[in-house]
Amino acid sequence: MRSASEDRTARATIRDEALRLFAAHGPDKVTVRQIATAAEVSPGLVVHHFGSKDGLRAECDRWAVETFENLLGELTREEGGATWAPEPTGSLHEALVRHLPADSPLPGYLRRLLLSDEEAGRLLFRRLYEVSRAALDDLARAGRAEPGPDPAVRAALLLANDLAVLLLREHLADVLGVDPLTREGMARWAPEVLDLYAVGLGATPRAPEEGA
Amino acid sequence: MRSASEDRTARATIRDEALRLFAAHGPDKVTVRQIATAAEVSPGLVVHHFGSKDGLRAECDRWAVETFENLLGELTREEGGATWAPEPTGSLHEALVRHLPADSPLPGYLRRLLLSDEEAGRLLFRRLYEVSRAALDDLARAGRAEPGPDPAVRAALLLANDLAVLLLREHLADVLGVDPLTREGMARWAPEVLDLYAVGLGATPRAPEEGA
DNA sequence: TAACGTATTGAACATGCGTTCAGCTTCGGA
DNA sequence: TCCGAAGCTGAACGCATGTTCAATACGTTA
Repeated sequence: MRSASEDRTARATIRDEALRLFAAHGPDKVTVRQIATAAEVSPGLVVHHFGSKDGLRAECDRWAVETFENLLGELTREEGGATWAPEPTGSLHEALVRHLPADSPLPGYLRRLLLSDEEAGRLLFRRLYEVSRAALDDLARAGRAEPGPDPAVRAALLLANDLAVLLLREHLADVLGVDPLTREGMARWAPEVLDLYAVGLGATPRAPEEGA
Repeated sequence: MRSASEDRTARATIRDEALRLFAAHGPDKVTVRQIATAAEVSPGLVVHHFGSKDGLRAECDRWAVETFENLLGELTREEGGATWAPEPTGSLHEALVRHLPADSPLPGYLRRLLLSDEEAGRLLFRRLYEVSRAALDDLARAGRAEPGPDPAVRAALLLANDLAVLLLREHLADVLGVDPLTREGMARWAPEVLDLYAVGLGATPRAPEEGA
């Protein structure tokens, strides 16, 4: 028996491949046999390790949420004592780009979770909303933003705007010619968000001096 | 044989029910038998009228895109000669709320189209992006907005922000307690967007005088 | 070494799916 | 009035899927 610390057991391989396939195509479109083939095992072994396809999906959900929470924790620690501000200092999608390898299945999996009608997706969104509200509060206390007359909606708006990049990633990459969830794409996306959040649409303070 | 103008043929009923079910649960989760039951016909009739389930889905796609294009045309006509400005004067989701009955399956269907990896979804997004770019150009010409150093990204950003409401509708309704795709929800959402686009996050010019 | 539990396989099974088809009904036009 | 096409049904078919299961290989433990 391979020890649990050595993370290349067949079980771990199955989960990783499932994660990748689920994120890319959605659990409904992916068959147990596809996962088994990708992990180079038999279909029977998949269900032996995870009870059922749904059990495997639940395990992937768990992994995704846990990994994401760890990332959130890292960010909070980076920022010092205060709660981490995802908006607009560091957006969520910026955090994903910076702390994850380029081929990580996590963004895609979180996207799928948010779009599914699973309970886990609802919980994830509520969690993100709480973070967004807390961040807006912090920003307001620091005098860097106004909470506005309706802080609940403002926090939701900021969150939705941020998540839009994650949800529309492929479409945006399509029309812009660059994937916004890469360093290169973020270099074009982030300044525009900063401008918008700083002064709205009316004026642009930063002169376009340096190209690329 | 009932005439084609009388739009309550079994064929039309099937398409309407399919539209509703597809929008709500996605075509993969909906079976031909469910559609047949909802339309009070036999499963055989569904495939008799549309060739196959996929043919029915394609017909729904066609209907949705066509209906949406008509709506876009209406809006352009409303605004006078110039191209319609979906941002920020009238957002897309605002247009949907105003011109569609509350129980219309169109918003949900468009959402599903945008999130599917069908070609129709990509075409729809490209179309929306073109509209967004044209609108930003118009706004810039009218001196009501700056195109910024990177107009392509700015237009994409505005579009993504707008679509976020459509994509996250249920989550937002969940945390805010009000569906943003209703008149009531829009009454809370729209002012916040206006503020953001007018002056950014820094200050709020409009005093919160009147309640409700 | 013997016993045992775990990892693993490949074939088989049950089910739900989209689809087919033969036959019945309905109804407009010759 | 009769015919033929279209609307429509219910049962059946074929297939892919998730799942089960008996059997085998292997490493650990007594």
